[in-house]
Formats: sequence, structure tokens, C-alpha cells
Amino acid sequence: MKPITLKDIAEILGVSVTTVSKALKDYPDVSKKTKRLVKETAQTLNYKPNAFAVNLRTSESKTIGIIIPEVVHHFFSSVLKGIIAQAEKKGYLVIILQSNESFELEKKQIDLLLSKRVDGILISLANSTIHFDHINDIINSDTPLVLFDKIAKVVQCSKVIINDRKAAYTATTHLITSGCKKIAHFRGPLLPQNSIDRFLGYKNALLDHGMTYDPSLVYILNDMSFEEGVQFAKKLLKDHNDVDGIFINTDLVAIGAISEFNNQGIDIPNDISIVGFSNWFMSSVISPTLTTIDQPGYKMGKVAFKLLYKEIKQKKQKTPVTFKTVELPTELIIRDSSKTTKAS
Amino acid sequence: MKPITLKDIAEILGVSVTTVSKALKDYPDVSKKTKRLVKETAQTLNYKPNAFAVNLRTSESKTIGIIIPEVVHHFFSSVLKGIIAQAEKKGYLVIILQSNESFELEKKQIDLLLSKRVDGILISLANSTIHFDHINDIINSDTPLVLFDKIAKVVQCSKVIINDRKAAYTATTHLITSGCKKIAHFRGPLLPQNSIDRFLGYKNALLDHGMTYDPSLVYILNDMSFEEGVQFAKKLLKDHNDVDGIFINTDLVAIGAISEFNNQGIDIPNDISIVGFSNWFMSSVISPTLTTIDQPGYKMGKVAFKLLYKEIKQKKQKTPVTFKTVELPTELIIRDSSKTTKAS
DNA sequence: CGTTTTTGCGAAAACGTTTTCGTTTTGTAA
DNA sequence: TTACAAAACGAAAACGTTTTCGCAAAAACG
Repeated sequence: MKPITLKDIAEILGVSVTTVSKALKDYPDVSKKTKRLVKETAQTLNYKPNAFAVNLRTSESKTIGIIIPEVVHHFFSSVLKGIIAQAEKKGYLVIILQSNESFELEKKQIDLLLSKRVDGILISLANSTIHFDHINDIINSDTPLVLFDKIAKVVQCSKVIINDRKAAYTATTHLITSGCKKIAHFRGPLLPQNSIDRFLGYKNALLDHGMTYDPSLVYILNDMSFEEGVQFAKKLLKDHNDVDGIFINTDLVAIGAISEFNNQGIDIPNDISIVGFSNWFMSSVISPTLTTIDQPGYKMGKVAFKLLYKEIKQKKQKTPVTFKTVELPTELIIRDSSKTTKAS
Repeated sequence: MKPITLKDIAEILGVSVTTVSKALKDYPDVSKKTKRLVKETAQTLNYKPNAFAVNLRTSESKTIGIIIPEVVHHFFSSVLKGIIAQAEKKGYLVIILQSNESFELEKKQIDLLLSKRVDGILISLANSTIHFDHINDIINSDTPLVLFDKIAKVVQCSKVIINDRKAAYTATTHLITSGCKKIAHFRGPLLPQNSIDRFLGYKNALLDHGMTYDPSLVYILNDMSFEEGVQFAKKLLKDHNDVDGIFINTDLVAIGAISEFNNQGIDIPNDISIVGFSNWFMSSVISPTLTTIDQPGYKMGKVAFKLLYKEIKQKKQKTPVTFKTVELPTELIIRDSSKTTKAS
């Protein structure tokens, strides 16, 4: 009942373990006849190399780790899917961990992955991550690392991102050109770069189009939930009931806001236009359907793995590792929550 | 730059590797003084045991594998989250693979996991899985296995499920008691047990309440997508324009149907009541909100891991493994897509 | 002080593979 | 035949840990 080992095959065939190993890996110094013999018996005995031994000997596990803030999340699960798909093609398995947006957990997860000696690590940082010692631990341990989506510019490694500022600029400009005169912004927490960049895109779009930037129209949310969308929609109506457009940091919040506006009998997009961010599937099926920025999660996952794979290979060949930052294009998806043409 | 090993510590302290190893694991035959010394130097040198060597020696990897049909899916990602959370508590890492509902892929994934020698495997079967040789391979390889949600009754292992038949019965009964007279059913493919059980629950509810079961009211879908929801809603209206209730196999399809009914100006729930299945988050935010059956994904993940963990432990202690099937309770969530009281 | 028990430590095997390097065998040419 | 090159194979070390078992020194006992 014990699993077959090289030794078993060797004893059966009356050759050495060395020869069996070499035969299976097509070394040139094994005769065709023995190769055939070895391969045949390996086949019939259903020999599977002991991964533990191979790992130890080659000091690689053909496994990578990924840390994301949240698994139950359309964007992140799409990225995850992209990573898995690409990793599988190259014979890599993927260990998944989630940080729950917690800095402390993120640290622990990284420790875990490093102690498991994964061949590489992919991370989308938690919102609460402001120090990067634990990230640098990865780099110092000589483990290839790629950051995606929520990155830290200051960390020296490959990254794959979207241009949040540009996308937000496009979204806000869309509101402006479709006739909105007073545009609010629901933004994320102060820390992560994404929130900052999206906010800046919003602000620049206003200024570039000769509109005044009014800080009181910018609302800072915390957990970016559906409930917060509802709550801040209410608040906005109380503070500024003449707002006719909102650019919202993420679709989930936008959907909360839409829900509240619907309840209050406010006409979207005629009273208020709304643009979200991310293009969750949900956004295409609510009513009205949500204009948003498509964020290519699946592709981001694929690209992130490709970068990581390149680094893993470079490390193995002891060629110098080159860092690269890939910026993926986003797209404005115009739906029913915003007006398509200039209204007067 | 090489990672610290036991040998390094041993040489520094002038003791043997054996003693170092024992000291770190608190063996009783090491003096308190040496233990302290060893632990201190291990600490300062930031010693991390080489996982590959430990794996080989102990022949366990503290890693489990999970195969689900689809990662970007509210229910499955919830299960995944539950598994990860529970696994982490016990010091296990999780390798994630997805079958894309393909039998062939499922086979390959299992092969992969077995050759990586994971300590246990969790699977929710693909819809297209009808033979179970590959599943039995797992059992024969003596790897603990737990099936969840989409299971095969014929496979001898632990399982965690919901009572699909009962839940469907409850859902359909709700439609009946709220006054629906002609109730259709959008069901899933013929194969998976879930589809069958939900269909049977629907049928039994009808019969038990003195209604006639009309096979032409049962529609068999394939990929259970939003688009199919739209498409079959159209079809239903053509075939039976006097239907006043539908029990739909899954929320996503229900949302597609709702979208189509909304477009056609059909009043939900007054013209047609709809009950879905799964309680995706989305269902609580569309309009009208969807009455559905809550399927406890997160909890299912937790329970599934707990069962697996028990088996892993039993295997290690060479006590006989006991199989168990846990049935998780579901709940009818009444929202706006169905009438709450009997209408006349 | 001699004997037994306890305490502390280490040598060595084992896990299964990969790879280097040396050795044997075969084949070829003189 | 000898000499030499090429082809085929194997011994052994290495990866780093865990654990069994034996042995010495120290402590306890009479």
C-alpha cells in the first residue's frame, strides 16, 4: 500500500536508483532500451515522484502564494481566477490567503508563506497597510514578488495596476460633458493610493473643465459597503440637494446610493447621474444599470502571474531580475445611470 | 545569505543538530539551560525550519486542496472563505483549483493535488461529473476527502450539504400559500443531484397542496446564467402567459428573469411572484428584491474543513476514520418578489 | 564508596529525490 | 592484440529535518 519509489523500480529492474531517475528524465547517458523499460514499469506501477523529496532536493515547490483583502468580492475573485488559470498553464499551484484588509493579518500571512517557502508571492495590499517592512521581508528573503491593484509605489518590485487617476478623470469628464453642473465624489479612505488617485482624477477633471472644486462635495467613506452607499446618499441630499452628479469610488457603494435614491423617488439619471468604478457584474443588472469604469480583473491576474513567473525563472537562472510596472487599460462603460448626451 | 539551518545553530552553540532540534520542540531530555540558549539564538538568527525537509520527514505538508467549479461566484467564494478561515486556525494552507464545471479538468486537478501530496481534499463536483473513478482514486490513495454542496451520494466519504429538496419544498410552498395558482420551475441540468432534489421539492410541494403537476411548466436550463434567465422568461411568457409564480433554481437566473419581466412591464410580484435560490448578495439590492433560499456558504466551508481536519487527525493517529454527513439548515428569505399574504 | 537511577546529549538512520563524478563496459581504430 | 574513445551505468553526497537508541555524566541511594 506504500507509494512506489524510485528504489522500488530499481529493484524490480535490477538497476540503480540513479539510472531510474535519469531514465525518467531522459538523461542522455541512459540507453534507449533501459529508458523504455524504466518508463514502462513506472507507468504500470503508477509511479508518482514524491513531491516532498523533489521540493527538498530542488528547493522549489512549484507553488505560489497570493494574498488579497477579500475573497468574496467580484474584482478580487476575478483576479484570483486569472492567476489560477495562468499558473496552471505553467504547472504552478496557488495558495490563497486573505488579509481582511488588516495590516496585522497581512503580516502573519506573509510570514506563513515565507516559512512554507513558496516560489513567489502576489499581493494586493490591505487598505490599512502603511508600513512596508513585512513586504521588504519578502524581497530580502529573495522571494519573487509582484504587487497588483493596491500597491505601494515605494516598494521595489514588479507591479500591475490600472491608471486610477486617468480612469477617474474619464468618469468625471463623462459626467461633465453629459451636462452635470455640480458633481460630488464618494471616495475611499485616505490611505490607499487608489482612493487618492481616483480623487485626484475627479478633482483634475473638474478644474480642467473650468468647474470649481468644492471640498465639501467630497465624502470620505470607510468600509465602502452597500450600507455606506445608502447612508452617504442620504447625507448628500441633506447637505447639497442641488447636486446633479456623483462619481463614486466603487460600484458597491454606488449601488447602495442608487437604492436610496430609488427609494426617495429621485430620478436617475435625470435628477442625479451616477458613475461607479470597477464594473461588477451586479452593475449591469440593477435598475437603472450603472455607468462605471471597467477594471479588468481577470487580465490583471494573468499579467501579474506572468510577471511573477518571469522573475522566478530569472532567479533560477541567476540572471538579474528586472522589475516592471504594467498598466492595464480601463474602459468607461456607459449605461443608464448617466445621461449620454449633453442635457440643457 | 543562505537561510539558517539547525546545523548553523548547532555549530554556533557547540552542540549537536539533534539537541537543537529537540530543544526547539521542547523535548524532555534537554536541559532548561540549553533550551533557553537554543531558542534565543534561533530567535536572533531568525531561524525558520525548512518546510521542505519537514514535509519529507513527517510526510505531511499542512496543506489541503480545494476544487470548486467556479471562483467568481458568490456562493462558492463564500465557501472558500469559510474554508480558509478555519484552515488558518489549524495551521493549514489552502490550495485552490477550479474545475470550470468540466469533468476532464476535475480529473486533472485531482491528479495534481494527489501528486503534490496534500493532506486532504475538499471538492464540490462539476455538473458534468458522472463517473467517480477519479474521486475514488483519492480515497484509494488514503487522502482524506470531504465533498460539499455538489456531492455524489455513491462516494464513500464525509459530506456537507443542504437539504435541497426540503428547501425547494419550502420555497414552492411559500408561493402556493401566498396565492399562486400556476407555478413554473426553472431547473438546472439533469445530472447534478442538486437540480434533481430541488425539482423534486417543487413537485412534491405542488402535489401535497392539491395542485396539479404540469411537466410543461418545468424548464431545463444549461449554464444557469443571467442570459438564460432572460431567455427562458421570454419563453415562459409565450408558452404560458397565465403563470403567476416561478421557483427558480438559482438567484442569478432569477435576476435575469426579473430583468426581462421588468422590461416587459410585468408587475412583480402582483402578476408573477418569483423565488430564487442561494441568497446571493445581489438579490438583496435588485429591484424588486428577490425572495430566495439562504444557502449558508461560509458556514458550509467551515464545517467542511472541520470534518476534513478530523479525518486528517484520525488518519495520523491510525484510528479508524469515520464518515459523517452534515446537513446545514437553510432559510426562506422573503422579500419583495413574492407576496407575503394570500391574495385573492 | 559502590551501585543504581536519572538526566542530558549525540550518532546515525531515515524520508526520496537529483546530480556529480568516477567506473565499467562496449565499440572502434591502430 | 593494444590503445583509446564513447556509451552506459552506479556510488555517494546532498537537501534539512525528525526520532530512535545508546552512552556518558551526574545525581541519588544504600
